Amino acid sequence: MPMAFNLASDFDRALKAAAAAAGLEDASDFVPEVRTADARHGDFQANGVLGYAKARKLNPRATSEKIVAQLSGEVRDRCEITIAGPGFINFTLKPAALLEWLRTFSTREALAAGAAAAHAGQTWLVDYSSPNTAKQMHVGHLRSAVIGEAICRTLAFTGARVIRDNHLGDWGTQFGKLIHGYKRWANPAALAADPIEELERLYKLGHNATPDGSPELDEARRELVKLQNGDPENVRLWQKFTEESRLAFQQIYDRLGIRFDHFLGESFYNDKVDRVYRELGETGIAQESEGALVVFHPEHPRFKTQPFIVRKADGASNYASTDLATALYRAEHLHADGIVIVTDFRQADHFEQLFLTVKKWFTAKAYRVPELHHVSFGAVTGEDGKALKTRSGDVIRLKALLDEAEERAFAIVTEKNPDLPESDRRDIARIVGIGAVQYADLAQNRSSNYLFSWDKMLALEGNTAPYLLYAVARIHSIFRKAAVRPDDPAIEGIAIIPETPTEIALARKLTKFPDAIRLATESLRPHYLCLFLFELAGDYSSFNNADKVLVEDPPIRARRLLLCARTLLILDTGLQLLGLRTLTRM
RNA sequence: GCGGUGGUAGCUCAGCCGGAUAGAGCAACGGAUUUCUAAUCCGUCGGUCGUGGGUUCGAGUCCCGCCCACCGCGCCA
Repeated sequence: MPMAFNLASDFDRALKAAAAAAGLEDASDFVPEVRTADARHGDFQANGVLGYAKARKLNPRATSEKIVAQLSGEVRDRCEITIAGPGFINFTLKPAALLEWLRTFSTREALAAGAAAAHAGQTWLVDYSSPNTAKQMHVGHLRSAVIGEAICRTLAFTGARVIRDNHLGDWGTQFGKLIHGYKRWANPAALAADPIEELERLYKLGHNATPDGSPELDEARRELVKLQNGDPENVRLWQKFTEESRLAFQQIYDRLGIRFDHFLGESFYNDKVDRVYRELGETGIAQESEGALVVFHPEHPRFKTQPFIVRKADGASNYASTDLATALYRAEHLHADGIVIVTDFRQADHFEQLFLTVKKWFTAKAYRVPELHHVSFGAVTGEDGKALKTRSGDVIRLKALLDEAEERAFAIVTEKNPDLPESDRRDIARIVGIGAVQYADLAQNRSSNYLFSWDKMLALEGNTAPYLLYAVARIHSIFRKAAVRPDDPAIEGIAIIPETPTEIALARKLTKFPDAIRLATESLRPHYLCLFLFELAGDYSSFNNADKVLVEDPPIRARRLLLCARTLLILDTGLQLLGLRTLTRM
């Protein structure tokens, strides 16, 4: 029997089969609940017998013993199995089984093939980043971009075809104000030098010049109507705003390793909302209320009275209208089996209402209903818990944050490695600095608010990207010194089973990679992967400190090189899934 | 008022459908190394898990009440 990729699921299946073989009553209801265990109790632990036995008034220990007695020979050969406490079943992989797993999953392709079962044959669309055009991206835009990209990569790794869609905020009332400001105060020189900076300035001028109830606001609205009606001058301006914005955004995306498949912004759906109104009306899902078209959800405690406004009383579309049209387009034309939308938590109500409405609408029209997920994340706040500002009162620009990260990393590289040529030090600083920013965001559970501090974001020790990248660089260094490649088959040929405590701890950790991938993907929470990689790098560092790799004895040297090679493979793969780049020296 | 999210060590955070003695990083303190890169490793210190009840063999985790913080709730996105 071949070695399973995810050992936890493998033991889960084995226990279910053993329960049936043992003749347990309702054996099909027995859920083994295998999970990775505290290392003190072995590698994997099954808790399910306790609940099963309790419901049937059986002795849990005796039940566990009956099940374990029926476990297949392969499982018994691979593990030490013990029954502990009230009836936990503990599996501890034998060193020979560890070596077997490491030999089986020896390449990124092998790992990906093992992971691909989760989403094979499915198409997932991820809507993330989604900034407003004609404005700079600031730190508030970081989380969606970084978390969204990590989710795209983990979904792709687990077998999905992934469509990356940037749902730009490129339509709506703000463009009336921007055109108003542009036509009065545009500075051609500034526009040529730094277009987004100038457009943002003009938008602010336009906004301040058009207070509620003012004749200027009416004028801005007329500019918007002209744009919507195809006025050539305003359409040309709008196109210019969009192009300049996309060029500026791409500079940030390039630094973060992000490449979108589509930029289908709100404007794209402008002519697709009439169908939404018609179908929601004819199916009776939407109704007129106070002049607007709204959807109530009578079965929902809150949304039975809190309306989802689908069309404004003045007949214009809003966020809800275009999001409904967007959902339909993604299901109908992009054939999405799953849709993931990455925005901050303040929009949770909106998406809950949107998804309820989409499900009713698609069901009524017999459209296939995709799996819908709102991946929300907490706000970025300053030390005082309030929205983040610089001293001058402006929000911190994303570009400035990334620049600062690279500068700080450059100072450290220069201090550590003054002899490297400057261009090398710059390259290293780029990867370390940007990686630190990405990792700082990803390592935290996305639900909680994000407390921004330069020192935390740019920390270079502890649970940070540099710690992981450093482990990778040290492994490369060993292979350079040994003058072999990590994938050299000769290593595997003579490697013997791991023996020292640090070797075994490292090997055991490596076999837990599939479970980390599963957790991160199922919950759409990349921090589970970060946690695993940090622990793996820690186990590697301990091993690196305790066991010299390049010893004379060929089999010992080979087994340690094998551990180095697999640690490198999994760290590289995992960091790449998070959207980070790695280094061969630093 | 209704609802969402959160409250765990001095600080920043993990804790995976309830499971074994609650874990990291930073900070503080002590130790290892003239190395396969010390951006490292080992150790010490540090917590009535907001609070009061309840369910359970077992609760940081589930249920109910209360307190605190941030956020959302009819035409912004």
